[in-house]
Formats: sequence, structure tokens, C-alpha cells
Amino acid sequence: MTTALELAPAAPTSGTCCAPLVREAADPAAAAVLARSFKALGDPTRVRLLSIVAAHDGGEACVCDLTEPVGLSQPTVSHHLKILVDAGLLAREQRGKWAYYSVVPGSLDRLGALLSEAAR
Amino acid sequence: MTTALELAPAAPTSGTCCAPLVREAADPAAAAVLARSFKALGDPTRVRLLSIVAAHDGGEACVCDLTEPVGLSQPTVSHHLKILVDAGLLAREQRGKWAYYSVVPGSLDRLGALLSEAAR
DNA sequence: CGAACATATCCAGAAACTTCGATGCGTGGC
DNA sequence: GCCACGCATCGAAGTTTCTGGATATGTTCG
Repeated sequence: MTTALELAPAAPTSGTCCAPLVREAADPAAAAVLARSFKALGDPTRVRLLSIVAAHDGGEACVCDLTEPVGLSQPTVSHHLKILVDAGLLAREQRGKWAYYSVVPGSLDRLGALLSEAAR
Repeated sequence: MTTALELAPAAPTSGTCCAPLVREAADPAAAAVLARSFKALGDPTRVRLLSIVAAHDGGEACVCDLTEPVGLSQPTVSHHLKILVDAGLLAREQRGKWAYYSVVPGSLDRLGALLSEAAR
């Protein structure tokens, strides 16, 4: 039985992960979880948003900081941010009127390690 | 000026890569290149195909080895394989009547390193 | 050359995605 | 309480993606 790889679809709790991916044929469920994370990174706008958020002061940014750099409407930006949050890559924290987004620590590294390990 | 990250959209020649991605806001062009690679991995079927190919004997498999495991038609499998090849993740080699697909060495590792580095 | 086989390409339909304007919800200030 | 502000959600249009059947291409064998 292939070990189910945990990638925390929405809740990066403890999230130890490990993927065969290359040692054994990944089962459909594991593949779906993985693909969901990669799909979140499969849009240029979302890559930019992730990058801008991470590069922002304090590692966080509100929606109002993001609409202008990417040149999209506020609803569209909110939509993309939600996808990144659902993928476990961004975290959302409401402070006052603003919603601050930040990169979930270890989320990118976890994905990266998965690929690097698979390449072995 | 942010250094343009090279990920070899279709030809992994020398391909030294390096991405700000998190240090500085990635420019649209770089984000598009990155997203194109991740989009290839953003489909459950393609993740499974990649996994099956890599786990297969000799690290290669022909289309006839793949249609049954993923439960899709031959044209559909060929379609997904083409996407993976265009993304620089799989290589195609025709030997006799069969087309053998194999994981491009270092392609996954390059993507993984990109993410891990970005997570720093 | 013709038949058989493996694979790629073409075409069309269904589903999902991206985007924006309009609107709803929550927060803070007057 | 009411208004202003930031953000999320809804509804809809346009585009892309996924999928399979039919067909074309290429290779091997007799």
C-alpha cells in the first residue's frame, strides 16, 4: 500500500509529508491532492501574487496592496487569493478593516522537497 | 532588474535557473514561465502519468502501458503526455512501433529547488 | 505493396477557469 | 445610528481545458 501523502489541502497543521510519486505509481487520490496544489501555482497571476506577498514588508500584504501591481480588479484578486489559501500556500488574517495575506511557512518548501525527492 | 528565471519551457539545455519569486516581486514574464511548468503538473492524470512512467521498469513506458492504469482513452493519454513533454518534464523516444516516455533528469529537481529556495 | 499495430492529430461537446460589475458583509469613524 | 471603507460573494460572459471518437501518420511484418 502506498503511503498517502499529506499536503494539507486547506489546513497545514502538522503536515508531515512524503510522496512516492516516482518510486511507486501514485494512487489517484494522492495524485489529486498533489495536482490541486500545483494547479494553484499554475496561473501567472497567482505566482505573481504569491511573490508580491512574500516580498512585501513583513511578509504580508492586504488586497489593496495587490490589485494595482497585478492590474486586475479587486474581486478577481480576492478570487485568486482564496485559491492560494485553499491550497494551503497563503494564510489570511483579518486585522481591522484589512485582510492580511502571508505565505504559509514551509508550504512551498514542502512542495519543493516533494519534487526534489521525487527526482532522486 | 530581476533576473529572468530560465526553466526551459520545452528544451532543458543548460538551464541554469534562479528565481527571486519571493525576494522580489516576480515580473509577469517570469511568472508566466513558472506557471506554465506548474500548470503541467496541475492535473491529476498528468501527475499519475509522470509517476507511473518514473516507477516503470527502466524509467520509461510506452503509451500502451499507460492507458489502462489511468483508465483513459489512448488519444487522451497521448494528449497529456504531449503537455508533459512540452513542459520539459518528459522525453519522448521512438523505438520501433512504440514511443517510450521517460522523466527528463533534473527537471523535477529544478522545479523543486525553485520552490525550496523561494521558501527560504 | 498491403495488412496490422502503436501512436499522433483533428474535431466536437462538456466542464472548468478567468475575469469583471454589482452586490452583500463586516469594521471603524462621525 | 449612519456612512465610508476594505473585502468577499454572486451572476454572467468569454476563454481554456479535458475527453473521446474518427482519422491520419509511421513502423513492422509477410
